[in-house]
Amino acid sequence: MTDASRERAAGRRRPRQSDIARVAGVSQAAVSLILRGTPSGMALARETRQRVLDAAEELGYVPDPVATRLASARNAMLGLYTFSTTFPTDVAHSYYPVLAGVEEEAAAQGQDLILFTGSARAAARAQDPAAVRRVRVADGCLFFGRHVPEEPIRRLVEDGFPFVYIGRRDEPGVPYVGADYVPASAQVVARLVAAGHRKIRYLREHDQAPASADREEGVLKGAREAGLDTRGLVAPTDGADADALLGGWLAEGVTAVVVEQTDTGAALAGLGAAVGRAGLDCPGDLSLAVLGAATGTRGRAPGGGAAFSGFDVPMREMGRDAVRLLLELIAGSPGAATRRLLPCEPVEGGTIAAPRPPKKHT
Amino acid sequence: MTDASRERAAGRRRPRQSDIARVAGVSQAAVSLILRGTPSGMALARETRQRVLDAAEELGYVPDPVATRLASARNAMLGLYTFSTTFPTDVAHSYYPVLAGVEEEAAAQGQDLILFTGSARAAARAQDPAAVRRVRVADGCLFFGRHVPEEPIRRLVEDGFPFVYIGRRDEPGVPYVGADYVPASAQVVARLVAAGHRKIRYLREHDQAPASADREEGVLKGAREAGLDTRGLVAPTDGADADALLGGWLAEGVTAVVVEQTDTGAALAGLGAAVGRAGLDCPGDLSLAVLGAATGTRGRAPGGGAAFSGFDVPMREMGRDAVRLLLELIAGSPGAATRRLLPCEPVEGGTIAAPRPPKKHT
DNA sequence: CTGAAAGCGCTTACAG
DNA sequence: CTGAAAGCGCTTACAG
Repeated sequence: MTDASRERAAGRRRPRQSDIARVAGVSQAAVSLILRGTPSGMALARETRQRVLDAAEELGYVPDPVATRLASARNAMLGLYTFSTTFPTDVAHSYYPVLAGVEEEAAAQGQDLILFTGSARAAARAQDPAAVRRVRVADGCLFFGRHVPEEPIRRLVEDGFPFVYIGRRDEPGVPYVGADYVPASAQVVARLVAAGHRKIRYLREHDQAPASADREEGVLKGAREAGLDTRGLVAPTDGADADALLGGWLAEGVTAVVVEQTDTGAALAGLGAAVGRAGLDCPGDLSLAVLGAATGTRGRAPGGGAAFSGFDVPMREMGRDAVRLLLELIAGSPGAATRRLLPCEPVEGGTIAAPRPPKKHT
Repeated sequence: MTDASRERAAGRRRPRQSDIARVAGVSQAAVSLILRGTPSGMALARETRQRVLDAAEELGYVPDPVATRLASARNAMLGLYTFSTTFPTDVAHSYYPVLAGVEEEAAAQGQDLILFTGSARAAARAQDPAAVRRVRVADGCLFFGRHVPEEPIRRLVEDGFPFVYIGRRDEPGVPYVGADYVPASAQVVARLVAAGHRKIRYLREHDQAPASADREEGVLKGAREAGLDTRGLVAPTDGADADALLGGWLAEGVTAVVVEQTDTGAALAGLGAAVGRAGLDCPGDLSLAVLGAATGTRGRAPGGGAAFSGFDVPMREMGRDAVRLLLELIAGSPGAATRRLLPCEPVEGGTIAAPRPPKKHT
């Protein structure tokens, strides 16, 4: 029976550096040096090195990340904290592609991920600062969600803890990777105008968030650039008043509606249902465009098979890029800008057509 | 200027317990006791307590979670290690519901999650034992995936590290939460027989895994119980030879096909395409049943809107239950069995109908 | 080239 | 009822 196997058989305690040291007959500090592959560790006697490496292997040594972190402040773990519901039953939710992108890039960079759970609940109860505080076990953290408690974050900034938002933020100095909604939204309006629409409405949720503000700004920009009247263009909804809104618009001669897609999906769902109940054909009777469905999880137009026209939010790529930026921040060397906006891919879809000619001409 | 505010102004260093101790004129250990609200802390002199609490408040003290965890030897983190591709682009993949269930229960139990990334890749390269070993940073770990390297796992067992498989395992003594495929599969056959089918085929992938073995066992059991001939019943496929298989079956008078759904989905995809190319109506010309789509991510029959008949795998519930079991293991008190099989919910679907009567009767 | 020591910030027995 | 000490597992100067 070797020393090492005796160690292992002795108990369920995890092997630590001092165990390796005893087995290999060196000091614990030497073990640390050798295992970490530091210059001074590399310089140790070849034979000693090998003895330590062998002992570590035999004991099944794995460094304790908590101890490592306390002593050195690095553990190759990135946090992911979300203020939305983390795993909604609805698979089409935008969280999945983000998580996929984050996981993909983290894996590529040799980082593990700590998923901070119950974030949505924690945010609900008075923005409990302790909830956000625990992200500090990781080297850095990614934040995601439309609504973010400000105070705990401010604290993180103060302490110089590295973090990145997924999604644009207004707070100055806060690093983020977001989607470039303004030009993408303006371009959607331009497409409708190009198809012949002049009477357009933009349906958004009451809910305030940078993503919503940017989309609205883009829609207004597009409308102004096309010389459209922007009065009454923007209509906030909670989704429940869609029938009334739609009825009013049809009476006014509105031929196209642009809707924002959020994580609740309330506006789009409400409008879709209203269009269905009104017995309207889309895009025959009404053109529809959606601002920001997640790639690969696009919805379908009411009553039909057509995918919505509009643009995609590059969720997956945002996740990937956020990981890259976070690692730069952790390393202390942000290469490019620390506030980035990624372009949104236009989606052709099948819900935009030329407006029906006025009845008198028929 | 108070002592505390001087401290705060001094630098950006986070205040720690010793700072509070100095300001309040007590020992650092006393600060710990009082701040944690332990019984002995509560017993301290009222006035002393208040001084400490005030100092902590004024300094803006926030406990360092890393140090806390090092000192208390528990980190309230559960690992999740998967041997499948973690986040396939195909959202319908079975990983998502599992992760959702795990996250849900972990949050409910106040545990965070460590996602070990790049697992699929690590498994590919010679079952690198170091890859699996790093799960020990967590208090315990969940494993998921059809194919699992045995050696690293054996090591975990030896060391008494708490872990749970999501999915049934053959290795004795290994705790798992799986799906009860045998009775569910037998019942699918029974339903086909009840609908009038006598000539049935079971299409499975070549790939070996407990889940596949169990489904086949169930299908054979169901067939025997119905008095069907089991010769030629089971047909392994890689998905590419589906046309030939299907053609042969039709010539033989087969009226129903049962397919297994795996994480690759090769068998089902192959058959679906073949049915489409043959111009068959489902279930008019051929009844179809699928063994094990994940809840909420059911596929659709070829060329139609009907959901597949068969059963659902309770992925989400498996994830939840695995977390519960793991926590019991960590606490050292497994309440119920450590090897559990959860029932699969039958799915009515729309791809089973009575077989078409033989032509001569038409 | 190698080993002994101090320290990261906290918790937890254990003496007074 | 209170305080001084040891220790969690590691890293990092700093002496030999």
